Amino acid sequence: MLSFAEENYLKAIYHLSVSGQQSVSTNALSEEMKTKPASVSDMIKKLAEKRVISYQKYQGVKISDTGKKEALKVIRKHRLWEVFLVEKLKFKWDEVHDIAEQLEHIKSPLLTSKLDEFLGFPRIDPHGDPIPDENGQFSNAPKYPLSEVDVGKQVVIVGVENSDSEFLKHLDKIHISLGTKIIVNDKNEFDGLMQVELVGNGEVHISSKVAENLLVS
Amino acid sequence: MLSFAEENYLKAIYHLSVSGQQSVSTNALSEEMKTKPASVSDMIKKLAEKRVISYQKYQGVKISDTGKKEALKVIRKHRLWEVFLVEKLKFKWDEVHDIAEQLEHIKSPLLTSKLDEFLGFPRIDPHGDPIPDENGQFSNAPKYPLSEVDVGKQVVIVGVENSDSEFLKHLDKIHISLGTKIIVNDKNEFDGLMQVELVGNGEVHISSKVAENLLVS
DNA sequence: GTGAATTTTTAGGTTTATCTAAAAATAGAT
DNA sequence: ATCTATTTTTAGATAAACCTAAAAATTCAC
Repeated sequence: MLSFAEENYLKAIYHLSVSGQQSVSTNALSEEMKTKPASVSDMIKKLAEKRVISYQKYQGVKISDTGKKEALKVIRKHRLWEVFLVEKLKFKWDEVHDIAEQLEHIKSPLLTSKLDEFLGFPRIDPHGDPIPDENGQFSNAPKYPLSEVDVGKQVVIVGVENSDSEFLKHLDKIHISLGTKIIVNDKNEFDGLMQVELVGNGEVHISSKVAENLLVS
Repeated sequence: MLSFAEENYLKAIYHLSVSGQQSVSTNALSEEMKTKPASVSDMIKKLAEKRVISYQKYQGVKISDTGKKEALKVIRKHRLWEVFLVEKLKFKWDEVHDIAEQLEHIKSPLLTSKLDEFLGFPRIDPHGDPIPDENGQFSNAPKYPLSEVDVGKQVVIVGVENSDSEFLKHLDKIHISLGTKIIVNDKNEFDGLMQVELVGNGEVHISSKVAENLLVS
């Protein structure tokens, strides 16, 4: 049985493994977890003993198959609860992350599967991220940052790279949400500032900072 | 901000205060919490520092007004989540206690009030216990153990004194649930064994052990 | 390939929540 | 009212999850 702290570390290791090297450094992990590297060293020893990661001193950690399964269980719960909060309790998409961070640690496989059923077996969460099934399987349709789309192309918003409340509220303000269709009208060479058309809903300017965190397909 | 452990102690102190003396002994608390008296001594010092109880050495503890408010917040969440689990996720009433013990510690007042609204502002939980409102107010209609009802009287089941799964499953087996109307046909002087008629649904025998834990009005 | 910079680990300390064993205070019985 | 039994508290330990400071290993630059 993993503690809350252990689950959070494992989740971070999983995310860093997927989005970067398969080997995760102590420093990267300490930054992700907002703890000191020394604390990470302590924790990874415990996680290695529990066989959810493998680890050789000074060589970073690698998540194991059982570790991946455990991480995906937590991620599944996090995303199901986010769907619940938005679809059923009418939270806005920028309000749900912190609450789901708490709910994801509730331990009851039956609760998770009944929640899944209650929600109609959703496949993506309110930020466009895929929800793993009981076996940890999920569909991973390719997504690209809007910043990489060429001028003239039409794309659909399918996700966000980060779920910070400030970022999401900004998207609301410029009328961008999941499913929004946009056409890139112009992209500035110097600073990456984009002009995009919200199909049938006017034109907006999108900074490179925002464009890098907006995922399209 | 109270920790999970502190919330659990406070809840136990509240329950013991309501159902017994206003002053709660270290031993009673250690039994309720399934910890050693020495651990209780440690904890009540912390709770007294946080002003949620008052405490004089060797004299037991008394819950304060702020303590009562905090306890009722936790109890409110526990009971709302139980309603959610039974009404929305179709759990049986004997399955929800342990899950609600986890969910009751989720910290988000907005979540609690939105859940309350989603559930239609329920006033009692699946075991017949009243749900406090945001201000800690709740209706406390008087309830008596079935064991104290006289022969010939008709009453309605409105609650259970304990929520142990085994007890609740037994009630299911003998077709007793909240709202069931019963008439006491016979009560044995020696062992308290009762014969009761489930109005329009036959007759069952109820041991004193069960009758003491069944609340009626 | 050696020395400096960086990363990682170790050593030792803190807080929270528990424990056991022993000491102190209270309560009960005659 | 005193002596015994019970209750409660204190003292000292442990495990989890963090910290700081210092030591060790690795990496990078030239």
